[in-house]
This record gives sequence, structure tokens and C-alpha cells, in this order.
Amino acid sequence: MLLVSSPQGRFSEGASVLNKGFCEAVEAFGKHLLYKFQDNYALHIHLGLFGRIRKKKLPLTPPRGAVRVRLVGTTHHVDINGPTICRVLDQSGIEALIKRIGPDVLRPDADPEIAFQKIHRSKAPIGRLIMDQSVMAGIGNIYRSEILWRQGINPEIPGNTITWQTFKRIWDDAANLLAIGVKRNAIVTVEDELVFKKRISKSYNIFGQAHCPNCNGNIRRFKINNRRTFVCDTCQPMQPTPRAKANSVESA
DNA sequence: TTGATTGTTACCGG
DNA sequence: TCCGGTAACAATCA
Repeated sequence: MLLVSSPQGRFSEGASVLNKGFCEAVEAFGKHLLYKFQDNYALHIHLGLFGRIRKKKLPLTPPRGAVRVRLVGTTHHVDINGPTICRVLDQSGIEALIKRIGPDVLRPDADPEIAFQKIHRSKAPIGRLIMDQSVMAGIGNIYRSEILWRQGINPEIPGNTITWQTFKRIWDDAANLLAIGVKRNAIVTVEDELVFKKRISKSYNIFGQAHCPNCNGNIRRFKINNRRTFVCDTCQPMQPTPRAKANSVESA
């Protein structure tokens, strides 16, 4: 596989060849992607809010938009548009990256205890903590509101009042939902949609909604981390009951 | 043309 | 040192 980059954001004759060799593996740590090449070098990609990866069959086609990187294989090529991070890391850079990211809910080697210890020591609201990628990795803004609603947990509850049992419900629900999201290439959090596996681009319970699907009460919207957050104060009380909602996802 | 947005980081003040 | 707020940046679409 040939790795070509275009720092100017325009893929043209000015593009430079960074590396020749086979991409041996692609690995994810939270929202960070590592395309691993020979000699322990990796292309580090973070798509941010707008980044996109497009895989196409050869022959090469003109780049669409501002292509930052093009990976060329024997049958396909991959264009990467608009990543927040786009750089080559050596082994020490890779280790530093992994070290600063919290346990990834999708990785079987992740240790949720590490995330819980950070949450347990923090006065910050749980809604902020579960989206802090250095605490735990994987949850984004939509999943934040959806998971906390599904588990009946108010996002404004301070981390240091969250019990291990409550935290574990968040962790397990996140792991289930994200795994389904990967499989279906869509953010799906509505229980019915999880059961009936029809093709769907998105399905939310309270994110962007006006009324709670459970109690039909008004959904309150506010900001955490300057990001939109949705909460049903009836179904997500500040004092969570041991099991406030029966929502749970069967392992897929 | 403007605004909004599935995200992250640097920087600054409390 | 920690925590929270703000700005900057990314690309695309309505």
C-alpha cells in the first residue's frame, strides 16, 4: 500500500509520498485510528467532527473535496478528508497516544476500573466525565445523552457520588451500543430499533427530541462542555435508584 | 452567505 | 493542580 499525503488539503501533483510499504493492520483506540505500517510506524488519524473516510475501487478517481491522505492498494484506494489529526507516529508516539487515552469501551483489553477510579475522584458531572476521552474512550455527544437516559442517570450528578454498580451500567450499555453502531454503521439507541434490525441511519430516544418517550414529559436541553445535552428530569432523577430503568441491550 | 454540527486541543483565569 | 470556559480548526449541508 502506498501512502500519499497532501498537506495543502488539495490532492494534486504537489502531493508527497510519505511511505511505501504494506499497511499491516488498522487499530482503533477510542476515536483514534492507527494504520500500522512497517518498522512500527503508524498513520494516526482522528476524524473529529467532519472527517470522512471513503473507500473506492481502483482505478483512482479525482479527489472529492479536500483529500488529506490517499492510501492506494492493489484493488482499492482510500481517501481521508478533513481529519483533525493526520500525522505519522513512531513507536514512542504510539505509546504516548495510548497512554493518554482512557480505556476504550469497545476493546476487550479495556479495564473499566481505571475509568471508575477517575470518576470516583471527580466532582465534575457524570455527563462531562463519560465523554472525557482521557477518562474513558468511545462515547460521543449523542451517545452521552442516550446512554444516561437509558440508564436513568441524570448527567449533572457529580462523578464522586456514582457507585461502581451505576458506573458499570453505563459502561456495559456503552459497550453494547457502540458495538451495534460499528456493526450497523449507524447510531442506534432506541430499543425497538435494536431488536428489529432493519436498515436505519439513526434513531434516538431523547437526543434532539422534545418529549421523553418513557413519560412523555418535556426534555430539558442545556450544555455540558459547550455541547448539546438532553435530559428527562423525571426519568433521570438526581438520586438514581439502583435500577431506574429496565432498559438493557442483549449482547449482539 | 450563514449557521449548525456525531470532536479535540491550547490557553487562560479562578 | 485541577476545573471550566472560550476560541480555533476541520468539511459539508440546509
